[in-house]
Amino acid sequence: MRRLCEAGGLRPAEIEVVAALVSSRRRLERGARLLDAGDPCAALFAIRSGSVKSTARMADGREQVTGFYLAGDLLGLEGLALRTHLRELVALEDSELCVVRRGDLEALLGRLPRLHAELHALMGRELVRAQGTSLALGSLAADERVAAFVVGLSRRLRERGRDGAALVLPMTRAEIGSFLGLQLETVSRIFSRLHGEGILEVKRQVVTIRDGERLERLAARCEALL
Amino acid sequence: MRRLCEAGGLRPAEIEVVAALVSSRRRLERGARLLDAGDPCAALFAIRSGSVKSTARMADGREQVTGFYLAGDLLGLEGLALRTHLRELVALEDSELCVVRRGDLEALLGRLPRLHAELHALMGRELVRAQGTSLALGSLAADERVAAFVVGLSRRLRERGRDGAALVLPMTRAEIGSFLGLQLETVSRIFSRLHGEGILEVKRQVVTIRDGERLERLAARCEALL
DNA sequence: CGTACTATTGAAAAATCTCAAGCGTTGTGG
DNA sequence: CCACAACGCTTGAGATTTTTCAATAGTACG
Repeated sequence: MRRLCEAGGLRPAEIEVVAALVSSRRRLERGARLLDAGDPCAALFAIRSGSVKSTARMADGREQVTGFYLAGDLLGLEGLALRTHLRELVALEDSELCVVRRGDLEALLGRLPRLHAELHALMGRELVRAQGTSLALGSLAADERVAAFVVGLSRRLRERGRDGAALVLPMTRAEIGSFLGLQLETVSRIFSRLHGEGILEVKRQVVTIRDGERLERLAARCEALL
Repeated sequence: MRRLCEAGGLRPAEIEVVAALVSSRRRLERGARLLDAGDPCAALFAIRSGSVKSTARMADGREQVTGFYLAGDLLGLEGLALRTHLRELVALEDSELCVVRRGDLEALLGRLPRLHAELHALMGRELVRAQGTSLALGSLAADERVAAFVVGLSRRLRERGRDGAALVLPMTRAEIGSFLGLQLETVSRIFSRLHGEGILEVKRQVVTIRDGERLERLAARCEALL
């Protein structure tokens, strides 16, 4: 039961609770939308396998990626706080999710004050992550952003027990660029440059870290992105 | 008692509770540090008068402004969630704060579940604000950022019953630039340009909105900054 | 009155974007 | 199974935006 959702990103106590709350599963095909901005928050989701992007639609209609989520991540936390989801969630590849109904979770919150604190901490971490993104976009050069992105992705995969050196990117260059505040061509050029310098091996979706030391040095100015 | 801290940014229910919790006041001179990154979270603060900037120190020692807070704002929310403050808080002008001890607040949380939900909502809003900043830094041109900043400041002042057209900026161009991911010269140039176009009147610290319509149109691509 | 700080402005340099073309993959229908 | 269409990636060249460096000026404060 504990590993029901492979909720690797959560702490033991949280895994236990969340796992017990899972009311159903849901499959999403690549490109399928899990929910829209403005939807009332009926449930939260944990990614069992696959990956998801969260996007915001700006006033002029264009959309920007606000985050990438991997297997083990919990989705929709702002919805819990605000009663309404604010971002669109779209699967980057065929994915499987665990559904946690909001009502179930809130009922449990009343009985388990410690869980409340855990949720606070999770939200606090999301907040810090979002501020970290602002910092990166505000003060890092394009190559530093890309480096920080790769470092962050690698780190998160390693935390979940997966290979942190051979990355298979589930998102396109355009999506990376949107997240990093860059054009897709710029992202591509920087991958090529890092390849040329022997820091990365880049083959379309497959990025291999060749010189982690130099990569980290490039990204050093910020707590890793993602 | 209700208006003890002029907590104009909070809702009635929150004002009441927070007001009752204030354990003391604290004066800060311009430039004085309220707390450092890494400090254990012993208390939260509400601004009674004045204004405060929150800054993050990056790995290379440089610092970036992560937010500006005005009279009525609540400071240090991430500290509540994470037990540790992550940002430096510095007064932008002589200010007066209300101190809410963390222990007092948490004791009350146990007895008032509704307050818990209120805090969740507050954190959710902070999260959305931070994501909004990322969006702006990622996709807005320099003049749009400055416009969004002015619009946001104006809006927040109006919400608190103050004049939304004649702004007295408590922060320097460098601080605005740091927050917006721009150089101080760029901020200055854009103020000058908006002045030249009759959108703003700019006299050092004093910025007056002359053509709110066009200003909003410039900022229209994002939910206002700040 | 002078010193320190903040703001403005100009000119040149650098980073990034835009537009454009071409290539490699993948998937689909004949 | 092949051809082709669609999509994503790469690369180049020129345009644009923003930064950097430098000089000047206004303001506050001792």
